[in-house]
Amino acid sequence: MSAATSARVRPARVGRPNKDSREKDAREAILDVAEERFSRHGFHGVTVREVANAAHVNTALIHYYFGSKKELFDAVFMRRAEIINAERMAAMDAYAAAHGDGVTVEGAIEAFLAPVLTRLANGGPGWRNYFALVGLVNSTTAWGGEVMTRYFDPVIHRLIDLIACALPEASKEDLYWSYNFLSGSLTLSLAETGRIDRLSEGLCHSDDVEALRPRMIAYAAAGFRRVCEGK
Amino acid sequence: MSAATSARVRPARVGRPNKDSREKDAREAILDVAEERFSRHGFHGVTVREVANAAHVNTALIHYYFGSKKELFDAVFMRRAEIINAERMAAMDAYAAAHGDGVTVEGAIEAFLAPVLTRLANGGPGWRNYFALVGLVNSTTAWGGEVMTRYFDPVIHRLIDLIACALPEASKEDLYWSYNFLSGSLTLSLAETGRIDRLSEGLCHSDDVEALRPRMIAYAAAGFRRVCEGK
DNA sequence: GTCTATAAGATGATAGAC
DNA sequence: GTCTATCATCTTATAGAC
Repeated sequence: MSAATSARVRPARVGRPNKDSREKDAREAILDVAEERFSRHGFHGVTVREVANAAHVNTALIHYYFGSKKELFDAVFMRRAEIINAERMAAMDAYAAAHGDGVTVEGAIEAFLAPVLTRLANGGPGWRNYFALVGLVNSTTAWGGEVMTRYFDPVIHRLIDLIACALPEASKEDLYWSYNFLSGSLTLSLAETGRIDRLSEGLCHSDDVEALRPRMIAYAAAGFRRVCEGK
Repeated sequence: MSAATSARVRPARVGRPNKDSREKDAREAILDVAEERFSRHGFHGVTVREVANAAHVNTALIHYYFGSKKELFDAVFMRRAEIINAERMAAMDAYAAAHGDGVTVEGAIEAFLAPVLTRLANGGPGWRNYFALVGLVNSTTAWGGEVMTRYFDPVIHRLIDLIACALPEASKEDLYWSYNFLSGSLTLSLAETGRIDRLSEGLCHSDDVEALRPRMIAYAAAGFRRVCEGK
């Protein structure tokens, strides 16, 4: 009887139909909200309460799932890092396999950027928020350098190795400095601060990935060549 | 009489000799400490108490001088913005006056960067902290774009106008996007996150301005040319 | 799993003495 | 100007009911 009653409360699917999905929903909802807030205000600009309210759960649930606020932040940062870096690694491997000895600076950079720009354009607000967070973390002196190193170094070394094939004369120093310039350009673009919108008085838009993509590749490739070839 | 008295109050060094200098010292000490802390942890990562303790004053004194925490932050940000932007404007004016119709992309960018890189190299820790703060603010989505616009737009428009002289065929869009890439490269370099040190395993150093300067100018100029000339 | 209730301490800001 | 003392609020985190 009580079973029949409780079955009538949530009928659509019988048994324990949405138990798992509800669990996942709560966890994911917390991550989504935290991602959005952290990307705009940084780690210290967000409170656990604020995340809990926006995700329609209690603060205790956040600690139940993630332990501490810091661990929540790490979970946010890691969730998409693993996905995007696997995609970038695969894109560069595929490019290298297809071109072998004929790799170009432009081709290597395009393979490195393509998964990011695609997710930025078509991945929805979650991915946009995530990339804004990466941009903010990358510029944070206190712990940004360490966090970025932990999650992003392997994919960057793959890019540098690829470009070194295209520019065999290049010194290690020139390659690292050039990458640092590319990294700055990329993460500022990902941060989507609305800076270029205001500066250009509405002519350009931070979120216009189709305008960004070809210019970013051209700019970075020309920069790499000039610095590394010295011409 | 009271005039004579008050005249004698701050003569060479008698009377209350260090009254003025002590006043100024306290205010400047607060600004210096706040600058260092804000640049590393962001606005929300710093407490008024923390600044007060490190500056060896009480929290009440900070509110006495600056009003609120937000106004303290604004005072930190503005203090050096006015100095550095006047220097950059003067450097670009001088370059334009000296070269007239013969301005180059490299020359314009060098004039734009020179005062910043000089202060970064020789201005002491205060200037280094300040530039790290600018780098962090520039990547902050919530209020970074607005703050940067308020303080830095005029000097940037001067640079873009100069480069437009060197590249008369360039479209406005290409110029703005290229500047955005330059801005990202610059502010990440200014942030001195130690990122490149770790990435290069000690080969390159975030604070090596002599290594940074020629590479940054070459990279940015080549990028501008490629994007704006389409070749 | 999800909640209520609450501990234990930090925070921005002010009043008022000197 | 600079301090001490303090307020009202907010913070992260936990205990324990359901």
